[in-house]
Amino acid sequence: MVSRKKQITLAEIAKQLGVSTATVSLALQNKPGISEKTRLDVLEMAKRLGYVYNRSAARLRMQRSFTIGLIVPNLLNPFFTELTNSVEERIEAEGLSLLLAKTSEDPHRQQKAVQSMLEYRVDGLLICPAIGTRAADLQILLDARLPFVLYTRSLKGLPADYVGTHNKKGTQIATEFLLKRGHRRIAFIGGLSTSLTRKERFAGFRDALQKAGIPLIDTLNIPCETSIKGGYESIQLALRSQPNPSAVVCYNDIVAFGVILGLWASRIAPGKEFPVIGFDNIADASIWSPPLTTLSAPPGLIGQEAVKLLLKRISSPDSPPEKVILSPTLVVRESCT
Amino acid sequence: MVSRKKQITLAEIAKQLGVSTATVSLALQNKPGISEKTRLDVLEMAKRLGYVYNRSAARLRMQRSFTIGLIVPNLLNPFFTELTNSVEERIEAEGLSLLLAKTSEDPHRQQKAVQSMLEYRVDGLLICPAIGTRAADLQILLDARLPFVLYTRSLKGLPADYVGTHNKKGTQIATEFLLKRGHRRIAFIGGLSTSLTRKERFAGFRDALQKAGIPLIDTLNIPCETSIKGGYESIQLALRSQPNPSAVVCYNDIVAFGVILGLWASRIAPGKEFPVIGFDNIADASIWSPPLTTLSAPPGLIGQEAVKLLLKRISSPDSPPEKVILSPTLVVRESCT
DNA sequence: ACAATTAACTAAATCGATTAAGTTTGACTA
DNA sequence: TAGTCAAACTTAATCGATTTAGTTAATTGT
Repeated sequence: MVSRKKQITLAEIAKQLGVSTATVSLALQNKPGISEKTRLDVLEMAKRLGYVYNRSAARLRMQRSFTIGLIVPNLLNPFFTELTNSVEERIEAEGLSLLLAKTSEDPHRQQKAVQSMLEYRVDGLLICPAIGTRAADLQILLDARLPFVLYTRSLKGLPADYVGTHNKKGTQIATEFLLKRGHRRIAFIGGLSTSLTRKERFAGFRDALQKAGIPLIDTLNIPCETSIKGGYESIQLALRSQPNPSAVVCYNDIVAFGVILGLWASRIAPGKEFPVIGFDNIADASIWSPPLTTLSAPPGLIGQEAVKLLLKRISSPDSPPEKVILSPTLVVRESCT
Repeated sequence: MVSRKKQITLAEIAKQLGVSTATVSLALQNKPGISEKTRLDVLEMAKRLGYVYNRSAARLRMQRSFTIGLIVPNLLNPFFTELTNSVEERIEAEGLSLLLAKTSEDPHRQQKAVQSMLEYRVDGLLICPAIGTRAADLQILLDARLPFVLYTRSLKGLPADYVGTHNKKGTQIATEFLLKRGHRRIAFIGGLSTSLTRKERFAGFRDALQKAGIPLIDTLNIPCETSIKGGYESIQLALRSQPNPSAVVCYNDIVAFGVILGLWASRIAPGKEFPVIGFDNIADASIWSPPLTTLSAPPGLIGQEAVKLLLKRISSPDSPPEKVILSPTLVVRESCT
C-alpha cells in the first residue's frame, strides 16, 4: 500500500482557519448565516489545500445520493444509446449523476442490476424491462419505495409510471400512407415474433389493411432480428417471394436501414422505385441515404419524458401511476417519395 | 414529505437477533469468526426484514467506492458506445459499478465531469480527452492521485497510462493492399482536419503512396465530419473530381458506411466495382452491405484493455506509466474483393 | 441605558457499515 | 486442576459532511 496523502476534509479546513466544521460546511454550501469574509476565507483555503467534496459522506448523512440509475437492455442498439445520451444530458442538467447498467436482455442480470441500484440508494431509476421480465421481478422496487419509471416496454400488473410509444397507431399511419399511394402488396419486416412491441406494431399494419379491405399476405410478414443484417436478408427474401412487395413498413429504423441496403444491392432504388418506412426516428434516419421516412417517436424524447416523469415521481412519491404514451408522427423523407 | 418506512440497518438486524452489529456485518460478509448457525440466522433475518446494504456507508468507512468512472466524448458514435458496452461488461464482471459521463467534446463539461468523478471517489477513471484538452486540464487527476487511463486519444505531456491504436500503421497496410491490386487513384476520406487521429491515419496513407512512388492527389484528400452523411457527400464530391478515384481508404467505419451508401446511390457497386476500406471494425462492419473491409482495432477490445490497465494501475499506483498500442489488422470482407 | 433582536458562529449528534482490539466461553492439554 | 488456546462474539472508534439547537456578541429600538 502506498503512503496516501492525507485526505483533506472539512475538518482540516476548519482547523487551518480556526473555525468549526459547521461554518466551513455552511460556507461551501452558500447557506446563510456566514459572513462574506469568512465565506471567502473558506473558499480560498479549500482551494489552497486542494479540498475535494466527499459525496459518500454527504450522501450518508443526507440520505440522498443525487444519482439516477438507468438500466438498458442493450448498449449496441442506437435506440438505447440515443436514449442514454439524452437521459445523461437531462440528468447532468439537474446536477445529478448517472449510474448505468445493462441487462443484455437477461432477467437474471437485471435482478443484479436492480439490487445494485438499491444498494447505491439511487434517488430514482429508469428501467426498460428485459425480455422475459415478470411484474413480480420488479415488485422489489415498489417494496423498497424506490421511485422508478418504466420506459419503452410496459409490464402489465405492475402499477408504475411508464413512458412509451403508441405503436399500433404508428404503423397504422404508415400503412395508410402507402395504401393511399396505391400500394397493395406491402411487406411488414422485422422484430422478433416474441416481442410485444412487434405485436403492437404489426397490429397497426394489419388493421390498416383490414380497414382498406386489402387481404393480408402471410409471406410478406417477415419477423427477423432487429439489425441491419436482419433487414437486409428479409427484403431479399421478400423480393423473391410471390407475390412480391412494392413497399415495406419496417419494425424499426435499424431494420429499415438493412432493407435499404438490401434494395441497393438488388439494384432497386429505395424511395424512388420502392418506398421504405421505418419506426422511431433515430438520429441516423435523417442522414441515411436516402433519408428515411419514419414514424417519429425519437428515443431522445422518450428519455427526456422519462426523466421528467421520474423527477415528478421523486417529488411526489404517492401520487397514482402515470402513463405517457407518445403518438408517433410520420416524417416523410426521400425513402418514400 | 412522506412518512418514510424506517430504514433497515445492520443495527436493526442485530437488535432483532440480540447480537452486535459487528456480528451481523461479519456474517453478511462471510468473514471468519462467526458460527454457521449465527450466519444463517443473520441471513434469514436480513431477508425477512428486507435489508438492503448501504454502499454509501460502507464506502465512507472503507475509503473505496467500488465504482469506476468512464468519460466518453460522445454517446451517439458507435465507436464509443461499443467501447462503453465492453467496459460495462468488464466492470460488472469485477463486481464494480460504472459511473458514466459524456463531454460532448467540450473541455469545460469535461472539467465538471472529472470533478464529479473525484467527488464520487471513483476507484479509477477511464477517459478519452475531449478535443481541445490540454495536459494541464487533467493534471488534477495526477494531483489527486486518482488512478486513470487515457484511451483512444493520448495527451502529450501527461505521464499517464494509455490504450490506443497504431493509426499510421493501419492506413499504411490498407493503402498498400489497394496499391498491390493496381489502384493508383486512391482517395482518403473523412475525419476533421483538426483531429490528431486523422493526421496519424492520413500519414500512413501518404507514406504508403510515397513508398510506392505514387503522387499524392490533393483533391482526393477529403476531410469531413465523422458521420454517414459526411462519407456520403464526400464520395460524391470525389467521384465528380478529376482525376476521380478508383478506391477509397476511409478515416473510420462510419465514414466508410456513408461512402458505401453514396456509391450505391451513384449506381456503383461498392466492393465489386469500387473497393472501400474502413477503420476500427465496429460491430456493424461485418453485417453491412457489402460487409466492410476494415482495419480491426475494435472499440470493445480497446475498452477491455483499458479496464485491464486501469485495474493494474489501481493495484500498483506508483509503477511507471504504460502504453498499450494495438496494431490493427486488415480484415478483408466483400467491400474490397 | 437596558431589553430585544439579529448576525455569526459552534457543539455535538447523526447517517450506517467496518474493523481493530478486546472479552467470554468452552474444549483440550499436561 | 490450572493453564492454553481457539472460536465466537462485543465494544467502540472510525469514515466526513450535515444540521439542529444552541451561544456569543453586536446592533437596534425606545
